[in-house]
Amino acid sequence: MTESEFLAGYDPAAFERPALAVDLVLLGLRAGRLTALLAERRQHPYAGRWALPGGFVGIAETLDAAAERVLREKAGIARARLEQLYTFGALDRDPRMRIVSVAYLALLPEPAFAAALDSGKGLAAATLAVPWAGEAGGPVSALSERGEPRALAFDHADILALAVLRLRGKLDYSDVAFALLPEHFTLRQLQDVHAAILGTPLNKPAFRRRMLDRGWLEPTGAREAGTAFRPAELYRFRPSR
Amino acid sequence: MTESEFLAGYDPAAFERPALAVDLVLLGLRAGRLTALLAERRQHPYAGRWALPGGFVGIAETLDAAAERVLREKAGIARARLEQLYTFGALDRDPRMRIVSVAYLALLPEPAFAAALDSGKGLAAATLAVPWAGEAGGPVSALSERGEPRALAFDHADILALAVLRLRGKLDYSDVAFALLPEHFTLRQLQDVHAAILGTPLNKPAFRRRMLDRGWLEPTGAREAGTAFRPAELYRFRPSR
DNA sequence: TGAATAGTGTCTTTTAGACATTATACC
DNA sequence: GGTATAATGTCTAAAAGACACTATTCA
Repeated sequence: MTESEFLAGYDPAAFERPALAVDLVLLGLRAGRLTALLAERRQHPYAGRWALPGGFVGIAETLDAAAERVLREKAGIARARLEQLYTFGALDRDPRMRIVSVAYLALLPEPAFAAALDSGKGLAAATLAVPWAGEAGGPVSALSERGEPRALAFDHADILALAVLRLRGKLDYSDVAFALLPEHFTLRQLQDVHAAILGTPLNKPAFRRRMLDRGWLEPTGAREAGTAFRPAELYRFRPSR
Repeated sequence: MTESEFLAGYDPAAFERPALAVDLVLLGLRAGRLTALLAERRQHPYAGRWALPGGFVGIAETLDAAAERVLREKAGIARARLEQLYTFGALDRDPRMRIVSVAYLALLPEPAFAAALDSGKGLAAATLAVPWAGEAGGPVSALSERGEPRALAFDHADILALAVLRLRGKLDYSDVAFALLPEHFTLRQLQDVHAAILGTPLNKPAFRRRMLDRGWLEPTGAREAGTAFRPAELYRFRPSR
């Protein structure tokens, strides 16, 4: 960057700047399916369509802090695993003005997901239909509880699709799956999370072997309660070393 | 986003906005090592340290277009494989003002890399010392031709480190390696690219098997020239279907 | 005891690493 | 023919899928 160019950008009046926002993909599991939290738009543009919760980035606020604030203000959630996803900058993504948006992925365990739904913030659950469709992933559609499609506003369908792809990509080598589970969980629950994210069934013995060999699971000694059959052992996630 | 919040952001005078920039990690191979192109800073801040080429994002310019423009203006390269990396938004990353920067990875085959070095744009090569250090990756240091460290400006060391990690992560399932090679290349060259990115030696027969089984390689029928020994077959990258 | 799921043993298939051998070009 | 690297064959080890079998809890 040359000095003259820098000065041009240094003077806030010299060049108009894009507005900067964050959008959150809030993901959880409902009935064993990957589900997002969306807000119905009441005004133009895209009135009646469904949007990701978002907000502008303050001048003295980091991107992560803006995402945490939106999580708090728009979903009533104090904390969750947040991860930056991608930055969307198409010129016409918002018809009102130029807005560049940094998308974040927020992974919610079941209680946080339910709390956000009940928070009175106007969020609704949308099950994601994510056909396997190879590594590239197919188009993602969001469905209401009754299976009706929820049409998405802005470029938010692209953001959702990318969120699912990212989740799939990180499943094998990161701890994303545990962020969707309660602190104590069974191997079956863990397998179901993997299957829901991948959109494909998994082999039980092989899955158990892989997970236990990884060294991330610590038996709690306790067992599932309230089952009508043999209760499974409960494990805890232990970050390795 | 509520309407009042939107309006607050809608009026450009209502709230100050962060400046938005792009920074490019220009990567190529020199003498079989992963190498970046950096510009020495002449002014404060960080005078004398080395920085990634970058520039502000225009109000009517997409992020990708801004990255392409910087590639053209700051490196004299008409086109290269560009890929968005991550967006950096720490409050104090530039002491002059609040700048949020979208980092891009640009992969240059050898001729483009050499052209950028000779373009008179003031770019210098910095070999990246990237110890394997497990999946998480260690600290990345940039070295001049004589092996002296090039101290980096701003948060650009973080950006470089992330670029290398991203490259490693995508090596197995994407075509990034081919972006660093000429159109026709030998399997040995391809293996050397992989080894340079991973920072670890690779098993030859296994590597050949994997690459050929992948179905991305098409024999050209031609062979290497100018060797003092048996010339290797030349292949071409063919994106599968 | 029956039902339902947890958990494991084992066989097969696939994939990767190690190492040696053969092939081919130039000198 | 010597030399250096290309290319391949083959053995072994590790990992994953398939399938069946045993174990354990509740009703």
